[in-house]
Amino acid sequence: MGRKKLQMKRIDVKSSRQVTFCKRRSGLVKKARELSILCDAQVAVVVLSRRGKLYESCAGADRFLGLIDSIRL
Amino acid sequence: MGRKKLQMKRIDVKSSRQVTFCKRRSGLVKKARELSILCDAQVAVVVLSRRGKLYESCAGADRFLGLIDSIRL
DNA sequence: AACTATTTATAAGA
DNA sequence: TTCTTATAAATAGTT
Repeated sequence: MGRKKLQMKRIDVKSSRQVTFCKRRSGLVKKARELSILCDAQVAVVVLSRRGKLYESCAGADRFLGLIDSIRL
Repeated sequence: MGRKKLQMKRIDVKSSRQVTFCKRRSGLVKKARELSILCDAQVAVVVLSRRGKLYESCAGADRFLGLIDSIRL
C-alpha cells in the first residue's frame, strides 16, 4: 500500500523505520482483534523492538495472558 | 475490504467463518513477517481456534519459540 | 481454488 | 508531527 511499493527489506532510514514500526504494529493489532471477533478465535500478538521494548495484544486469549506476562521477565 | 463491508461481530454462517478464518489468519501472519523484516523487530503471532487447534508464526522471534511451544501442553 | 469489486492499510507528502 | 491522499494490498462475496 502507500504511494510507492516498498521493498521487503529492513528500512534503512531510522526515522522512516520508526514511523513504519508504529503504523504497522497498530495495523497488526487491529487485524488480530478483527480475526478474534469475526472468527471466534483466541489471538495473541507480541512485538519486541530491537531496543527491547515490548508491545502486546491479546484478543479473546485469556489463556495467553499469563504466558505473555512471563516474557516481561 | 471485499465486496461488502463486514460488521465487526462473529460470523454466524459456519462455512463463511471458516473461510474467513483461513484467509485472515494467513494475512495476519504475512503482516507479522513484514513488520519483522521492515522494522527489524521480533514478532510472534499465536492463533487458537475454538476447536483448540493451534496456529503460530514467529518472525525474528527466537526467544519466543520455546514459549510458544509451551502452549501446546 | 480462482476471481474481482471494494474496502482497508499505509508510504509519502503537506 | 499530526493530518491528508494517492496507491498498494487485503479480502467478502462470487464463480
